[in-house]
Amino acid sequence: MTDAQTKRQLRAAATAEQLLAAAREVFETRGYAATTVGAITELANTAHGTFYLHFKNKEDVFSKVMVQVTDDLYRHARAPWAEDPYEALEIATHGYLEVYSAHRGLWRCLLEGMLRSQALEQLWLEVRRPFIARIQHHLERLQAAGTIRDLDVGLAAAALGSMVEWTAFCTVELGEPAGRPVSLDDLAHSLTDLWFNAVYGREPGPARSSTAG
Amino acid sequence: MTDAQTKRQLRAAATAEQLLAAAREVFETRGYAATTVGAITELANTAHGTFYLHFKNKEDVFSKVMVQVTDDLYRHARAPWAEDPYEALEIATHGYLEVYSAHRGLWRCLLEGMLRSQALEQLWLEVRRPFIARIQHHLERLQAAGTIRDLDVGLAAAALGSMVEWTAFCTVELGEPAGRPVSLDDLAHSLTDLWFNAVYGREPGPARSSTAG
Amino acid sequence: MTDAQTKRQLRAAATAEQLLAAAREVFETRGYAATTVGAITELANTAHGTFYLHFKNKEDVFSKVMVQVTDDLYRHARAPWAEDPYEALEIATHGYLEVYSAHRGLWRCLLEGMLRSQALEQLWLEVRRPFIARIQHHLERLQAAGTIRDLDVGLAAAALGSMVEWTAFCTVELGEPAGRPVSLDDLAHSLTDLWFNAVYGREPGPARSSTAG
Amino acid sequence: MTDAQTKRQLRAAATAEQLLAAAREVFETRGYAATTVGAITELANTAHGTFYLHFKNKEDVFSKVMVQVTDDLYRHARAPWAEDPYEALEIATHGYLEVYSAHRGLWRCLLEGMLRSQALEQLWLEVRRPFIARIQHHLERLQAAGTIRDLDVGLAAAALGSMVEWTAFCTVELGEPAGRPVSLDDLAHSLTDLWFNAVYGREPGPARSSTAG
DNA sequence: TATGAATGAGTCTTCATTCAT
DNA sequence: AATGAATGAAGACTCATTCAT
Repeated sequence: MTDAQTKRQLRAAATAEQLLAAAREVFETRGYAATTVGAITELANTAHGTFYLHFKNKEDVFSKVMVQVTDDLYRHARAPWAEDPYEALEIATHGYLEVYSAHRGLWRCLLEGMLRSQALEQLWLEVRRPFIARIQHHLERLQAAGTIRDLDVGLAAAALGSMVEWTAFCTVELGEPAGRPVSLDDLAHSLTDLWFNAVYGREPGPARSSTAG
Repeated sequence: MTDAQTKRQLRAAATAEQLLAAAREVFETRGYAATTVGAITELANTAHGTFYLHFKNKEDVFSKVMVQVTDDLYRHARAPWAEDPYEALEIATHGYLEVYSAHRGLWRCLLEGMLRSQALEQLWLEVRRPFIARIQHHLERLQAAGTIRDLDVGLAAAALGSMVEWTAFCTVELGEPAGRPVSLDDLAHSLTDLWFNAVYGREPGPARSSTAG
Repeated sequence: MTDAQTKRQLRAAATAEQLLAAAREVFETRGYAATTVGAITELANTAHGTFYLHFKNKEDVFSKVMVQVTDDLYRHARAPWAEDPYEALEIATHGYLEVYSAHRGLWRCLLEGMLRSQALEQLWLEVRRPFIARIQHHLERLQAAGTIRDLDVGLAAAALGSMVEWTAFCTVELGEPAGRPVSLDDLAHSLTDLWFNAVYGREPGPARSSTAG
Repeated sequence: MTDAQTKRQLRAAATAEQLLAAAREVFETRGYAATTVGAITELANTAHGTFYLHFKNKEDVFSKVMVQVTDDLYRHARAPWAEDPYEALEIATHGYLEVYSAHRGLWRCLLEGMLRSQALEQLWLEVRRPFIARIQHHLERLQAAGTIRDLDVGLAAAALGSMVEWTAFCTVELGEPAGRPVSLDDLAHSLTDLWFNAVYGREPGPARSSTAG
């Protein structure tokens, strides 16, 4: 009986997995609004009603897909231990861009979904915050070590994270800059370069002077 | 007769304006998907059918609202002529953030709409491109003058524009960083600081070396 | 003043004529249901409201177009005085088919309109009846003269009229018989031939016998 | 499980049938344009959405009704094997008229629908063609046997078919000839008589001569 | 657990018609 | 007589969700 139960549970879990994978594909292809439960169950080869056995509704599957993929993203954006901090940063950025690129189609869907639902927005922010926090911690450590100039690490982390995030979106999902194919390598390089200089700046301390312009 | 025509045309234009304003408000409040033509006409105090006299459909009004507001945005993000380039940049950034803040609610809607419609996405990109192009031209001039180090101005412009854009979005629309009220001044200052250093870098010429970290 | 009135009336009549012609063209091209008052006024180069100054509604213009064109049809379907009754019949049939062909597109519209409105149906029947009646009178005369066999002239007239009418419709409007271009001459010839034999029959009196098969 | 599926499928089929029957009735009563999906589902006692579970749209049900009823029509218009060809023809004509009469109201709707939709027109023609073809084959056989005179069998078949078809329509649907109740028997008799004489003609071979009139 | 038929609320869009100018 | 902006009724269609089997 336990055996039977286990078997059942396994089969149920498999069905759920199937639905989740199907949902991901449909979301990726059609976007949030255009995705229907019918399309998901069709692709998953299950009955329409089966969906509601495993997920509360569209928002629910979506959130599960979202967590899956953002976890993937932020795991790959982790900077390795490297002698050269520049190199470490570039690797992390590259990793981020690669995952971004791999899930092309899903990010716009993620954005779309998050914009439509308070709950999804909160969920997304909760997944995103550790990513920003990690940057902030890193900056704080550098600052404590005196290697970088004085700056508002909270805002800097938000800004730098946003830079990478939105540049990735515009490049991968929108094809910007238009009329110019951009390699991930080049992009990672440019982003790292800007980030690095932004943080390390011209000199520790207020970087600007009227003679700089 | 010309007089009558003019009068009528004026009244018609007023109705269109009324509808446009109502649309803007509804979009701002409810978002793209949740906005119905009925809600717009109700707020505008017109018959349902009147809407279709002035706009082709929801996408059409939306695009008009979008152009209106993005024009506003990019006009205010224009850097003034100033002795100090840093100061000029900060003023431009501040202007951008102010307009962004003034239209709170509309940007998420803009994004949502753009993600749902190929046409709106194109429109948005077309409005955005000059903004990025302006940054690029600016960087090219600085580069030609030898005041900034060597960098891929196309990618740099895209990245810096994205940084401001997405930071603004996360701050104004999502309330990030959470639990910390951020003033527009602080944000403008931080963004300008990062931007400035990112571009001018540590020193003209190859900015990074492993000893820099 | 009388002069001014007359001028006005003339201009008004011209506008009405313009609208009527436009209506005919739009009906011909789009069919009844797909024809909108807007399309008519646009083609007539008048304001939308002007239409209702001259016609009560769509049904009203339609009935006027209908009368115009059916009058034309039945006028051309009149058999001339000819020595040879066969020849006279063929000329009439040919005339009918020619007008039918000339107004291609309008007949299907006529039918469509008539099927949608009791009033239009009645109108159409009233225009059609004299046509059938003419056939009947003709048959009665022939029968009185003893040149044709005994038959129910009322039903025969209805049937023969229907034959020509519906064959014309299927040929001109539906392109039947498919895959075979039919000349009006051939069609007129065949119809006349059938009609003629149907009426004159094998012999005056009951035409059938089991030995005929 | 197979049993359950079968049961469910049966019930579903019953629902579809119910909707189809309701559609037929509504079409018959109101005509094509005036028929709404709401009216159909109301009569069928189903939810509005259920309709779209079984039919793509109004055109779709309509085509199904059309096929049903025209099949019925042309099946009953089949001439039986009879010694006397005249008798066989009369039986077939009578069968046709009876079915026509039984579905009074539907033919005008059929016509209306067919005139509004290219697809329905094609469908109707495809159902009608075999009917005309059958007549043509019959004439060809008679011609080969030398029992009837020389005539263009293609056009003759089209014309004779049209005669019966349109006479039936005008009688059953329009009440023509007006002011005279016509029995199906009389009508069948007259049509058969005309048809028979039209085909067999005055004499095998060129039937007409100027002296015949 | 799985099925899939049934539900019905929710919107867009068209157009005939009116009426103030 | 002419204009054309405004009206508002009417209907098709989609799809998330339920529930009996």
